[in-house]
Formats: sequence, structure tokens, C-alpha cells
Amino acid sequence: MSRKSTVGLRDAIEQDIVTGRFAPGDRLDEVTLARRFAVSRTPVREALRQLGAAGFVTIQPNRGAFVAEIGPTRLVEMLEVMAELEGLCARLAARRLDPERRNALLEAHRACEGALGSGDADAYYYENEHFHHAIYAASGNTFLAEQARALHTRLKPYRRLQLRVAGRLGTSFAEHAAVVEAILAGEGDLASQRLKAHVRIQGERFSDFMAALRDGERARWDRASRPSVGYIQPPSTT
Amino acid sequence: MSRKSTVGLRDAIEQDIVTGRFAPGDRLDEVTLARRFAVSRTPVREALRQLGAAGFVTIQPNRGAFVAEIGPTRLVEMLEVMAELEGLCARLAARRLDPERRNALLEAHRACEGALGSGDADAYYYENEHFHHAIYAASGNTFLAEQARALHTRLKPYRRLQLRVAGRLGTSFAEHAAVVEAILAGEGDLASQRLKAHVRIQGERFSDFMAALRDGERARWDRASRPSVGYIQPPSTT
DNA sequence: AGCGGTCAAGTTGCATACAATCCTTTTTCC
DNA sequence: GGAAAAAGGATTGTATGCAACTTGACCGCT
Repeated sequence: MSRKSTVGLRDAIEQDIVTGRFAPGDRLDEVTLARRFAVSRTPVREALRQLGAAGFVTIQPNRGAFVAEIGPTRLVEMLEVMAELEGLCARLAARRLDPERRNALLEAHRACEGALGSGDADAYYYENEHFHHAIYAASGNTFLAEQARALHTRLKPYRRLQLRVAGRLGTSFAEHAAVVEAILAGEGDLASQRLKAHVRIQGERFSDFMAALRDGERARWDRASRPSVGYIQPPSTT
Repeated sequence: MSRKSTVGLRDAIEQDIVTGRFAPGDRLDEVTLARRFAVSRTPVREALRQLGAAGFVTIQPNRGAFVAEIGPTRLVEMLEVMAELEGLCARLAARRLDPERRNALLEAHRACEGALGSGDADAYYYENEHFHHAIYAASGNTFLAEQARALHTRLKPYRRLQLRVAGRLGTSFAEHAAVVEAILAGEGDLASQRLKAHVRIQGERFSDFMAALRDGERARWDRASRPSVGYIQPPSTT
């Protein structure tokens, strides 16, 4: 479990946050993390500061680092920005799609189709990620793709159960298909509009869901569902 | 020149980058910075890692930190995203403007008018920042405002000479006025469209300008204009 | 019993020492 | 004389020790 470079350490902790091993609000003790990764406190501190700058943890001076808690309000705000960024990706992709990116996009889309056919929600979740990443890349705007990807990752802990809702998989895939169609047709505005709607639908399901629960219940529910299997885990690159 | 908290140190170095005291590509030596701020290397390293995560510096393992160099391509990419974020700010502002934010926006706009009247390009530059920040805040989306502000700051070193072009001040203000009008009228799409165009015009001037210079000349010119007065410096809050 | 203050344990912030890596220069061999 | 290799210097990466701060508990006081 030991990492070599400091960037590896940062990514390792980030993964533990993104996959839910560390729940929002959890305290990230420096010495505990240091022991866990078999390094001293210094690289741990540097990693935590980076995660703080990226928004994954909040650092309270002299009091430590905590996994960032994203309240319902801020979550909706982030999804609003996410929708806009994805919309821009789609618009640009429709305008400037090159053959290589076009193939990657179609391949990701077909992979989603395969996962849908198998009825495996976890597999679809994973292919869905690839699909969105393919759209980011298809924009041809590296910076935009990085930003979209970063925000996508930050939202990951809160999207884990999104697609488990009954019937959502099929709807999601149909929306994907409509986006792909618009992109291939070069209809930038339409593609943007459709992808924005696709993201917003997830956001609305979210806020509905969270609003329906009182805070205590939500916290308990969050925590209970935390160690839920590794369907987010990509094939380990270690 | 000594700072107390680590966040203060981060901000101090960031300021030195943003205001151009450190030019893109400059090496940021840890011991030099440590001496400069009268601290040890440890807090300097933590600050540099944070700046790396925020995109202000690029960190090469075992080789040090350098002020991020933003090439013409990436600059255009960043401006494309900036335009979209600002456009979203304007759209949301038109939809949800509350009296307090409305007043702040109008006040910032009038301050621009004052600076324009005085013909002071530096003053206009400063008030222009306030105006854009007021629009970010007027969106009512805290996360969006933070993102827009962060990107705005990252682009600051490359915007320093934007408004010095003859006649640009007046045009800029007219564009501002059109945006404000649309926001007050509740015309979200129009406000978004106008603000996007406003940002894009700056971007096009940029790329025209940079394309007209070969790289060597541009680097020299960048460096020569670097220590140019402190018209960016806000009233120090130290 | 309730409230306030003091003290102790634990954690973070910073400084310094050491190890590892990189870059430059010099030396040596062909 | 040129090129490759090695040594030296310099810089970054990591570990550890100490000081400062926060926090919780215990004790005394009203």
C-alpha cells in the first residue's frame, strides 16, 4: 500500500475520498495517514494541501483536514456549473470533431450499450464515466477537458447511487444517443442543450432525493452506503 | 515582508505571480523563497504544492517549481471557458438578481464610468475587475463565482495590457452597459450572449497580438513590461 | 448543581537534518 | 581534440524534533 512519489500519495488519498472510503466530514489525521502509507507526516501534509486547493478537503488552520462536506445547496451549484461545462464540450465537439475523437466517442457509446444490455448497473456506471470523458476530450479544448474532468471527479462521491434508480439506465442511454446524434450531425446548439438537460436531470433527482430526507437520516444513510462494493474502482494501475 | 499563516504565504507568492513580479517560466527556488519570506522550506513547499494544484505553477518532480507558462493555444482555451462561465453568470444574474447584488453591480458599473471619464486606464482596469467580480457574485451561485474568480485571476498576468489599446476603454464600457441593461431587463440569454462576446473580443485581441509576434520577441517584450507599476495591486489588506 | 478556569494530552505548524536526485564540470580515455 | 564517464555542487524529497495551538477533562468556586 506504500506509494513512492508525492503525486501518487495525493492520488491515493483522493481515491479514498472519491470512492467513499473516507466519508464527507471525516477527519484526516496526519499521523494516521502517515502510518497508513508508511511515510512521514511531511509528504502527507503536502498531499493534503493539494487536495485542499483542489476542493476535496477543507483545511482548518491548526485544526486539521476534513473531507469536504458538500451541502445540498452547493451540490446544486456545482451541478449547474457541470451542466454548463459539459454543454460547452458538446457544442465544441459538434463543431470540431476529428476522426480519432469521433471513434473514441462512438466506442464509449457502444460500451454503454453493451453494459445496458447486460443489465449490470455497476458496469454501466463505469462505462458512463468513459462516455462523458470521451465527450470532454472530443471538445478539442484540453483545458476545458481538464476542468470538466476535475469537477466530474469531485462530484463522484455524490453520484454513486444515481443510476440505481429503476429505469434510469435506459433513459440515460437514450439521452446519450441523442447527444451523440446531435454531435455527429454537427448541431452544436442542440448537442449542448441535450447534454445540459442530461446532466440537469441527474441533478434534479439528487436534490429531490436529498430534500426528501431530513439531515440526520441522510447522514446515516450516507454512511451506511459508504463501503458499498468497488464498482467505482477502475482496474488498479498500481 | 514576513507572513504568518501558510495561507498568507500562498497568497503572497500567488500575488507575485499574478502581478508579474515572477514571469511565466521563472524558476521558483525553495530556499530563495524561504529566505525572501523569512520562513523555512517546509511552508514554502506546501504553498508551492497548493499553487501547483491551482495551476499557477507547474511542478516537475525532483526539478522544482516553475511559474506556469500558458502558451497561445492554452490561453485561447482558457478564454473559451472563461467566456462560458461569465456567460452563465450573466444568465443567472438576469434570472435571480436580488436588490443587494443589483446595487453592487450598478455601483461597480458606475465606478467604471468614473474611471473612463478620468481617462485613467489603470483605474479602469481596476474597476473593470470589480465589475466582473460583481457579475460573478450576482449569479447567486457561490461555487460558480469562485470558479470564475479563480480563472479570472489565473488569466490576470495575460490581461495586463489589454485595455491599453486605443479606444478599447470606451468600447469596453459600452459592452458593459449592454450587459447590465440585459441583466436588469431579466433577459438572461441576451445578457449571456453579450458578456460572452465581451470576453471573446478580449481573447481575439490577445491571439491576434500574440500571433503577430514571434516567440522570442514576445518573451522579451513580456519580460520588459513585467515590473510595470502596481496598478493591479489592490489596497494591501495586510 | 452549575459555571468558570486551569492543566494536560494530543495534534498541527515550522525548522532543521539527512538522503536522493539532478546538473555541471572536469577528468580521463580513445 | 573530442566524447564519455565520473565527481562535485546544488537542489529537491523525506524524516524527525520542537514549539504553538486546540481541546477535553478535572478541579475549585459561586
